[in-house]
Amino acid sequence: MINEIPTTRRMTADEKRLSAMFKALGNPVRFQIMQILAEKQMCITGEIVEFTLLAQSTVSQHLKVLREAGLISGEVEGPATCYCLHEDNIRWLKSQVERWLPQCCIQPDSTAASPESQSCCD
Amino acid sequence: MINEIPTTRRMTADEKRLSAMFKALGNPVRFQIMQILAEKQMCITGEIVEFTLLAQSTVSQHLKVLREAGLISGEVEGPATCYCLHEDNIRWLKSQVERWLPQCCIQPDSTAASPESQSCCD
DNA sequence: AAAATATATCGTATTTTTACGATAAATATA
DNA sequence: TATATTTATCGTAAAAATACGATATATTTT
Repeated sequence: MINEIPTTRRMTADEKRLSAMFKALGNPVRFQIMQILAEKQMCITGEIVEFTLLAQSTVSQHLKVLREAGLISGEVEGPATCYCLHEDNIRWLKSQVERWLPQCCIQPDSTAASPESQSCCD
Repeated sequence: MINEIPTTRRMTADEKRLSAMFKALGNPVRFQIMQILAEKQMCITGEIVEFTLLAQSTVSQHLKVLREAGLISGEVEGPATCYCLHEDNIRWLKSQVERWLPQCCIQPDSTAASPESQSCCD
C-alpha cells in the first residue's frame, strides 16, 4: 500500500509500518472502531455496524484496513467474525511513538536545555 | 476537517485532535518531513523541497497540513519560512498515545492478567 | 524602483478513499 | 436439503487527497 516515496532517503520497515498504522487511525470511523473494541473487548461485525450507523459493506472495508495495519484481528466464530484489538501490535505502536523523533521532545524531567539550543519556532 | 461522523457516540475535542494528527502523519511524505525536521531542528521550505524531490507547491501543501494539525510551526524569516517541530504538541501527542485505549494493553510490568481475561483473538 | 529570491495559493488533472447496494461464500438451523 | 444468518467481496459513484504548473505575495538585493 505504501509504495516507494520520492524522497532522498528510504523508510525502514518499522517506519513504513508505523506510518501505515497512523494512516489507518487517521480515519475517524476507524479511530472510533478502535475505541469501541477497547471498551467491549471484542465485537462481531454486526455490533460494529450498529455502532457506526454505516452500511455493513463499508464497515467491513474499514475492518479490513485496520486488520491489514495490524491493529485488530478477526476470528471466524460460526457464521460471524469476532474482532478484537491486536494488543501486541498496539503495544508496539505505543513503544514506537514513545521513542519517536528522539531529537525532539526531551523529557521535561531530564536536564533542561540551554536557551541557545532553542529552535526559531514557538 | 473532521466533520461529524455517523456513529452512536460523539468524539471529544481531544479525540478529534488526536485523530487529525494521525491523519496528517499517515501520509509517508509528511511522516518523513517530520523526521527530517527532527534531525535538522529547523528547515526552510526550500530545504524540505530538496529532500522530498516533489514540486515546491506540493511540499507547501503538505507543510500546511502538518501546521494545521499542530505538528509543526512556521515562522517567516525574511523571504523564507522557517519550520520546526511543535514540541509542545508532539509531547501532547505522545502522552495521548501512551494513555490511549486504556482498557487494552496493560503494561507488562503491572499485575499479569488472569488467563480467562484473554480475548478470543490472536 | 527593478530584479531576484522564497514561498503560499490557485486551478486542475489524477489517484485514492469512502460509501453504497448487490451478490457471493460460509455456517448454522429448520 | 432448504432456509436463515452473517460477513466479505465486487462494481461503482462520489468525495477527498495528492501532485503539478502558473501565479500572486512578500522580502531582500541591486
